[in-house]
Amino acid sequence: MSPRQSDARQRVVAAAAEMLARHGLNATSVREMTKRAEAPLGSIYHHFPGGKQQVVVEAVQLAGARVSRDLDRHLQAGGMAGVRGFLAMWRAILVRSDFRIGCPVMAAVAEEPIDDVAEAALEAAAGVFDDWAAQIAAALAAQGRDPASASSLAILVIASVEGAIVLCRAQRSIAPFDTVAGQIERLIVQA
Amino acid sequence: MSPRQSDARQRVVAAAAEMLARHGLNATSVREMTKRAEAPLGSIYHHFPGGKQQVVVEAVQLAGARVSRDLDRHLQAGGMAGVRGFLAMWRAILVRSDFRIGCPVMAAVAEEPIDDVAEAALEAAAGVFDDWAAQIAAALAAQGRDPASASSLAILVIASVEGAIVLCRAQRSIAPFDTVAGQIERLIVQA
DNA sequence: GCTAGACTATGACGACTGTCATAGCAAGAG
DNA sequence: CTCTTGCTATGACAGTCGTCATAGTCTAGC
Repeated sequence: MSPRQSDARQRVVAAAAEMLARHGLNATSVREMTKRAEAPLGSIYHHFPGGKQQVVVEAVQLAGARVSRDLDRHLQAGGMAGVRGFLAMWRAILVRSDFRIGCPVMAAVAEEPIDDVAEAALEAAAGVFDDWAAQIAAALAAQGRDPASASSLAILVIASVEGAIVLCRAQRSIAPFDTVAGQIERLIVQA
Repeated sequence: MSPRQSDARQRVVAAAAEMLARHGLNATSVREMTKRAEAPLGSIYHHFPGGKQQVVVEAVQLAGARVSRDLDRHLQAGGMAGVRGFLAMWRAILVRSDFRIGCPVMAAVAEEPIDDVAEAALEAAAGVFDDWAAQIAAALAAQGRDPASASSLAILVIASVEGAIVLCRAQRSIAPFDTVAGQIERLIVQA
């Protein structure tokens, strides 16, 4: 069909995800993300008829799917190993970015939907969080833990990791994350 | 000294804090917050020579101090009661705002400091988080818990509450918060 | 080679942003 | 009264925002 499938579209979505994680939703501008993706601004509304809203939603979903894949891989070694992998992944992101990169999914939520953009982003983020929680809960339940407890634990893991990311960015230190990770591990082992 | 001390200044800071919690840092504009505070835009740079940066920093500190006062009040009934009060306060904020209001301090952190505004806000936020953690840790330690464990627990409480706020805003439901709160209570009681 | 359709380059629009200069007010101090 | 001082009203500045229209360039398939 298409004469030439440019990969500019994917690069734009990836750049949007990175900008979300770094600067938040409102500071993620169409102009900036096309510049970073080395994509032409003029063709944005060709690739994304839905405008910024569509790009942001796809960026949140992309980021969510990337984490989901990682999560899936780690969870195959068991629930505990999976959670450990989840923690290690976020730890690496924080440290490597010198505490400048956060969670793109959280960024989409941190701002009340005053316009359609944030509204759609919020919905996408809710779906991503649900996916993560379901994956972790399933792995914990597969190890004999009762489903309700597994689900609660999964939500706690996600919440505390997201919160720890915030604390680390504020203090420019990995200390809060390690503290939280230690408590989480202890809680899961003993439960 | 001053002929008439207007309270417009305080109203602006309060409005800024509310906007931070609702819409995030970048969506908190000087014009909007003066309009909401029913204050004149023209005198903003009279009251706040530091511009938006100064307003935002004061807003973060105001929000932090308000929570600190509440925390202090609840913690006088003991560490456990204090944490419970902390949880109940955030729960009420979420429910009453129909999950539209988050944490202003988190909002200041969610966006990488690309300019001086976010830079200063980040520092202020770090201070607030430190204060909260120190208060909770002190109360837990006063109940005989060893200081290291009390400090770790305090950080976990703050991180998981901030994370739970994010989850609740995404899902427009109080369920994640209650789940997290339940786990936190259990962890503190048994520790 | 030609045409259809995917893509891009350019530039504009109205609205909004933070910031500030200038002028004018109202009220306490002398 | 004058004068100083705290505050306000108005309007402008340069910049960015999301969005889009228009015209042009490319290439796959015939």
